[in-house]
Amino acid sequence: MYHYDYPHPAVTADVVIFTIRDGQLKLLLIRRAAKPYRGKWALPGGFVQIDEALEEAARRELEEETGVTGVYLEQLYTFGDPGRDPRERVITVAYYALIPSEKLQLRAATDAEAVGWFALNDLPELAFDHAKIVEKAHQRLVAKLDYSTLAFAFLPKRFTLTDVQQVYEIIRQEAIDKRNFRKWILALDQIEETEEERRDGQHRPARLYRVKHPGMVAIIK
Amino acid sequence: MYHYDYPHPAVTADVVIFTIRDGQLKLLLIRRAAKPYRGKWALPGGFVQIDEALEEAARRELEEETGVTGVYLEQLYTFGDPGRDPRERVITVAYYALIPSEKLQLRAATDAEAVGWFALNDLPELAFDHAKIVEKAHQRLVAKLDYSTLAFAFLPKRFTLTDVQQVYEIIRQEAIDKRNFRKWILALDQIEETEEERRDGQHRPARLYRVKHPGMVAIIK
DNA sequence: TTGACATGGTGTATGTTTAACACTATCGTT
DNA sequence: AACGATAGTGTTAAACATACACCATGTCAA
Repeated sequence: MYHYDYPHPAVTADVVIFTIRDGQLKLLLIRRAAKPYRGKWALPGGFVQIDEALEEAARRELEEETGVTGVYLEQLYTFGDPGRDPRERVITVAYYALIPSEKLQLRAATDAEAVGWFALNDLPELAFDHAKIVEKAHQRLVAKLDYSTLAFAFLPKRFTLTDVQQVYEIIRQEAIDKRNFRKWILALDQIEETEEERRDGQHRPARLYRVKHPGMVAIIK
Repeated sequence: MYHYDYPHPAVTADVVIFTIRDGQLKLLLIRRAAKPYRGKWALPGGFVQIDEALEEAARRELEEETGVTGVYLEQLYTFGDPGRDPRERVITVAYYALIPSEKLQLRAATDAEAVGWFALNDLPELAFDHAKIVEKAHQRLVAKLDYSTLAFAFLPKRFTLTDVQQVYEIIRQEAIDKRNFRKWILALDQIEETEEERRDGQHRPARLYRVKHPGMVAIIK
């Protein structure tokens, strides 16, 4: 039992986990087994431990649900309206993470919870104010695509220029001219050719590229 | 006395209050009268009440220290490293506010605390991790100047084009070409001429402008 | 009254960036 | 050897950004 002279809110870390799969931007949701909003889908998240940094808590949740480590994770926004959780005052520090599709192999859910990837334009009804959180994460992602090298966080170590272009097209939801895109992405000076190429299907093999500074997200022009 | 089954952190809202004064970007600090970091300067802030929204808490702190209402206020980031406050685990949701210099008339400090405006490049040593918070707020302000109409939040209802230019120059810390600036700022289509002009000093009077959508911060190109 | 001072206000020319657009290359398969 | 499929490449025009200098209009003092 812990006691305080004045009331304290609970603080949780929730994570919007994005990946690109089947040509769509998707995010991870968990079906709630417990009391409020039982049966509804919600963002992965949990209480911040009393001696745990906020980002640490977010990474812990991320790893518990996906098994992945070392991916891009950024604080998004803090949601704390009174009444957003019917049990007690809960303030949630929301994060968003970007996972390259290669790393995906959903860990077997611990508590027999249902876990699933949902396309952004086909989300189920969400628990709490999680729809608001998802919307904000999506806005941030789209905005940051324009002025940073965030997109590379969705790609494996080696990738083709077409792979990169598809990431941009899927997130922006619009077609991009191939020649202009290649000129632009190479001019950023953030990726470089490798000696390898990828051959698949009955067509000319594609040159593979790698990012020059893996793990870094640079701010561009 | 309030009881919980597991430990809860305290949550505060701190505000970085910016204004432009004497040709400098300045922010408001309070000299701590109480125990940890006594005598050091700190950001205005305080505990989020249990039934109070986060932004509400930030506005309350802002008004308590400056007396101003209705100014630009935006959530900045949440800082929650364990140990950032020696007393207990304190998570702070930081906001930043922009105040037009006209509105300034520092309210007489309630607890005989010392309150003061400091230029960003001449800050005293700060309590807690407030230097980190200030740095992040400054970065956000500089960045947002480029892609939003934030700058108008520093200006009074009526202002000259030179006034606007000075806001940009002071925040960016660089001179801007007058003709190019005027073409650019007018092309944004966010301000309009009034019939009034301002006469001061022995020179041609300047035309006064107003923002078309007061209180709105637009995202630009 | 006129000249000096101080800030307000304006346009053009050049370089840079972005946008539109279509064909050849290379591989695998039949 | 021809076909299907994706890889890869350059030029032109339009829009935008940058550099740059002088006249306008008020006040004040001689």
